[in-house]
Amino acid sequence: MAIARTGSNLSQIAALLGVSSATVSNALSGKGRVSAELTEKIRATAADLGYTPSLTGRALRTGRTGVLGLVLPDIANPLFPQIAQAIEYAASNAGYGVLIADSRGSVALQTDAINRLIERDVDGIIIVPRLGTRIADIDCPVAVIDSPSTPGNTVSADHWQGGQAVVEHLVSLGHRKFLLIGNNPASNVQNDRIGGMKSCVPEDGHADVLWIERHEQSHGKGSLLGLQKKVEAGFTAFVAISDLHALRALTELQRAGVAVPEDVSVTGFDDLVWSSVITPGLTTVRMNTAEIADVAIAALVRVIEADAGSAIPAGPVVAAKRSSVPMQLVVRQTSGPPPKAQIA
Amino acid sequence: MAIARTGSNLSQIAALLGVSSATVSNALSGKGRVSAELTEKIRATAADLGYTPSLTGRALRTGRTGVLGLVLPDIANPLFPQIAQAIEYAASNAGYGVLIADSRGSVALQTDAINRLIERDVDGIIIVPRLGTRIADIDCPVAVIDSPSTPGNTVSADHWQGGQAVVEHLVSLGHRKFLLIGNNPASNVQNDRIGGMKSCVPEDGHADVLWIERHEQSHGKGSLLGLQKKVEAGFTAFVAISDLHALRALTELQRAGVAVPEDVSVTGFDDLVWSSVITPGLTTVRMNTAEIADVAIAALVRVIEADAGSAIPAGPVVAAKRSSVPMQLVVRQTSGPPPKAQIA
DNA sequence: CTGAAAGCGCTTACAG
DNA sequence: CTGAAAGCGCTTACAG
Repeated sequence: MAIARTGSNLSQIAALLGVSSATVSNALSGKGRVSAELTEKIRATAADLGYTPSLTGRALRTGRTGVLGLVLPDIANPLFPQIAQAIEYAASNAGYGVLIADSRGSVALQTDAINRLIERDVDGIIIVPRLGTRIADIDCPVAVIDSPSTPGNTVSADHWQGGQAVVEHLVSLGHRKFLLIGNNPASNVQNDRIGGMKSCVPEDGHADVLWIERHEQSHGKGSLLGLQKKVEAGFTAFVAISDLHALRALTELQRAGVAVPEDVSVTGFDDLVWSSVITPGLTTVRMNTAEIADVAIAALVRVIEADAGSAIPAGPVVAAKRSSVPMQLVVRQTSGPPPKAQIA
Repeated sequence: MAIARTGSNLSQIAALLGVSSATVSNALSGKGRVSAELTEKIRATAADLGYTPSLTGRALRTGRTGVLGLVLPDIANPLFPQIAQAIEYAASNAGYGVLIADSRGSVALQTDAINRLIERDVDGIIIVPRLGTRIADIDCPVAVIDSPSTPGNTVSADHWQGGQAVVEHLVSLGHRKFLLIGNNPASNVQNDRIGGMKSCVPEDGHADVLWIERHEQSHGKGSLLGLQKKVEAGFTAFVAISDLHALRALTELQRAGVAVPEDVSVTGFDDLVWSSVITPGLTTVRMNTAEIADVAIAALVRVIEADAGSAIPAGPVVAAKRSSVPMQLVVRQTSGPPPKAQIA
């Protein structure tokens, strides 16, 4: 009924060499309290035996598991896998495992998810919060990935600047009438993006916001956004706050016989996988997920390893200082609006 | 330097009530060796103190961590998040946590990922293997989610039957000339899907396979599949082995002025998020990820909990018997080919 | 029905 | 430079 691991443990190595397991531990951890030649010998036999330390044993002793929790609103939503991948990669490089928890739709489940992670003794938690969640007093270091306009400390992409980048580019192509497309006026991320977009609409330009209604979101076939009318009304730039909405707009316009990008431009956000594959490709904006993940993980690790020194257990700690990472424009549609539209 | 947990531990509860920690343990685990009234009292104070057991302590003692590893080829690929979500949900319901490992592109990294999980003492591993991987002797219970035509035991959707469902439906709409679109002739999943499709092409019908080349996959703008020519050649059904390829085909056709679904039909596979949002919606086929996850997790849990009885550590065990779960057709395009095409 | 003891594998003061 | 001992929190035979 021993731990079902391949290998040996410290005391086996110790017995084999006639030393104490403390010495083996010290030699392997390289804390320098063991002579060079003994260290060498110990390392060699450890390698021979294929020894890997029991992280469970270590965790019980040190109080740290080397595992972080990642709480996501909805893994199946195409926005989050990129973040999950980046977090997993950054955590893994920092020597941490990542336990996932999907909050699947409700704030209540999100709280459950966080509690389950804490019960599993994670050393820290990365949360991509659901709309409107305040991360209450969690007894564990936390890093929040959200929008810069969320109150409190967060790590995030600079969604405002991303919105600016898109509209600046469209303005430079000659566009003046913008239809901004979102679906959730309560979302900080969406508001940041739209705010940035609006801030770049020139004096002689105009922007409307189209908020897609909830019942239009879970639509069957035939639930259109009425974009053809918008084209007739002179809008030439359809600026979505996500690639998914952009895709919806693009197919609706194409289906209606509107030529993209000759007649109108369609832009998205996030550079999801299909953006580069469809015809025409989607001009979009990409967050630097690797850097966001690195910042979040680094902050978390700093707090965790600082705690190791102190006798006081970590209280509710928000690990990262506010930091926002620039987004990058990806241009795939280069034509401007047709002359007649420019006159109108 | 104690474990940084909110709460109390067994011996605190024991001390408070003047009983032994063994009794507390037995009372809480409900193994029935404690009188009803004492059990009640112990439970009450445990609840008062907000006691949650240390899973690390338990793991060290029992040799089981209550954590499963999930190895995915590429989380950012839109196929996998659905599976990840279903696995997390099923595992969570079974009382297990899920540690993720992304094998990010190479078989070597997949092996690393598996090893990292094993070093973290996971009780079992769910692998969605990279192409062509043989799951070698892993010293840990394993469930593989793949295609039914993969050798060895796997849990999977019945991709062949899914392919049949799509083509049967298209045949019933009147289609006879099918262009099947895939990108990887080495993939068991793709071959199953295409095999099923071909098996349903009627005597008077015809199917070609278009394998998208690798350099066409990572294309910039303007790399087209030449589908317009296929339309001219009389193909009316564009049957992709994934929604992503279907989307690519749909936008290329729309851009070329081909009316979908009036002139030709486009179908996909997997019912990814955009399938229901674009215009026209994509007819596709959905795997029952919940059931696949349940089967995989149940099989794994059975092996793990059986091992608990035996003194022999778990060898390489493939947990699940071969089982394949039917896929479900989702119809979003209902028109057949135009009469002229039916004549041709 | 209840308790005392051992031990999972590790690391860390402390003593030599 | 090296070792003996304690202890992280739990569960499980075993004894009473």
